[in-house]
Amino acid sequence: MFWDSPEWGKFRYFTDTMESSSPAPLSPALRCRDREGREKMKAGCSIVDKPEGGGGYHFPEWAYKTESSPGSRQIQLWHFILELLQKEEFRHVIAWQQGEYGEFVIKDPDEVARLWGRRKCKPQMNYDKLSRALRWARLEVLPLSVGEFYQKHKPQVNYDKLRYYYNKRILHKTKGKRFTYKFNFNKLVMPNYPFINIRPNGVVPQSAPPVPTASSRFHFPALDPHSPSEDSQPGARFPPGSLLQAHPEPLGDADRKPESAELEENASDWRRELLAPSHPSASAAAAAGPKRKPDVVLPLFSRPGIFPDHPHSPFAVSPLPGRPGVLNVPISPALSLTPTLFSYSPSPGLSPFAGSSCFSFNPEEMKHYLHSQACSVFNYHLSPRTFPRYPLVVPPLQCPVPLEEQPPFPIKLQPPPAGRKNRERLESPARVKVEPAAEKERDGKAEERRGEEEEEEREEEEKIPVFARPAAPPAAWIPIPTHPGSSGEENAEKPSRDSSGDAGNQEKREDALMPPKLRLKRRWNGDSRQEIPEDSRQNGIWHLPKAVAAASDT
DNA sequence: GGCGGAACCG
DNA sequence: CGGTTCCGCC
Repeated sequence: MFWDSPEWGKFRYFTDTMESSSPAPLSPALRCRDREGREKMKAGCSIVDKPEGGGGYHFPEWAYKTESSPGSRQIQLWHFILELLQKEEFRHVIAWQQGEYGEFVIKDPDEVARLWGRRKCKPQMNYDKLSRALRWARLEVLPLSVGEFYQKHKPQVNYDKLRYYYNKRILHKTKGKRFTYKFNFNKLVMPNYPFINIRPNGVVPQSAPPVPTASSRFHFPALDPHSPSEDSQPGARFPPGSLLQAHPEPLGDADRKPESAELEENASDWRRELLAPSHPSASAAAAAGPKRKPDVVLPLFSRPGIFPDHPHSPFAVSPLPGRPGVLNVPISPALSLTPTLFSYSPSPGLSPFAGSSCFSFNPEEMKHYLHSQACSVFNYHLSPRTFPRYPLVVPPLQCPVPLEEQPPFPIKLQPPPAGRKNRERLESPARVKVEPAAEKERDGKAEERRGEEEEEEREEEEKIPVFARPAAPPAAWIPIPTHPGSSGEENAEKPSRDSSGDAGNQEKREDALMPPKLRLKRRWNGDSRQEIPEDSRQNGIWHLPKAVAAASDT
């Protein structure tokens, strides 16, 4: 079976026996050479040991696309893990864990590592490295420390180091269980599995793949009472159709729940992208050099209410009403945009596709999907790039809490242990490890904090107001082309002259609303516009803790 | 086994 | 950017 690209949302069975008749040869760009110089499949590296076949499995194109694998043109590990999990033949190697939604067990670490190495053309791959990558995918450090790190140690710090301090939390390690991990689906609305049939109960087979069901119903499951990592709150269910109600109001005030300042910042950052007439990354990249390819500059946005039909979208016409100036994602008044309500737990037993050989989903499902998307972007500070292709409308938001009123986050500075390089050349410039002071109070092991229970605590802590009465008209997220060959610019609305002010202001706004990563990177790249926009800071669009700001003066 | 820092890579 | 490689530590 393979995804019927570029028709997004469609796939059809493609069994092993059909492989030989595969009409779609792999792109040369997706090949690599082994040590002997022979060309071999890269993206197409078969996860099945099948030297003769030449094709192996065909992976969906999205797996190698930037917009589906944010920031990468190659498949990401968690994508790969999911793929293995959805294939019956690997059940003996890796499988969903029964009883815990999203949890899976690597039954044969060496084999999984081998498969991964095969896929990535890394013959030296082993479980140690694989697990390192898995650990990578669950980094969990407070983003605020990034700001401090940068401010205080700008000279010594480069982006490569700072990136370690960003949130990911795609995966958890299940403590106490060997080779057991758990997808943090709370943080991850499966961008490439928008039609996952998520069931509240483990009715479906254990290792059923996360692919659409024949009926293609999109279920918002009841919260899993057994999963400690899931938020559980009464009424946090999605009554059928509740999400589909047209709601004239963008968001009901009464329904808003607190979010964290961290989220606020990130949400603002992303809204910046969403609101930007042209993609800020694009301008940043253009200014700082060709760091990003054009196709990386996603998504493209336009004015509210504009939903150019996308030829490759599963929807010939946007399923969203597209009302100008109004939130286009229908939100039930009974719903809030809290993580709680948008946390849904994936079933390890996602219904297998078992029906017709062709599948397409309907607008209603898409609405659910979009809803989740929008909320995930905001609640879990995911990059909108995580949710490609579909028009996404994000509720406008303002920062109700003045910066001065936000409690500075306690941060402790601590010299890092000497790294490999440092150890080699016994010269260690003052490097500093940033670590929340609160950490100190905790048990020595940092890992303790990463447990699921702690995760939940964090979730609680994060609930600081984030959604407020919209201060500005919402922007529409214009879908990006599904087709690799087509260009996003086609659908991009020409950046109309922004009415908000002159170019300087515009620049400041860009800077203010740019995601932290981009900001930092941009500055390290020598961007001249390094001044922190004071007005933006005042607006609380982005900020550093006061303590940090003070520390940076030293 | 599991972890995280650091450097490096494509 | 998403790993990969290496490593020391627990």
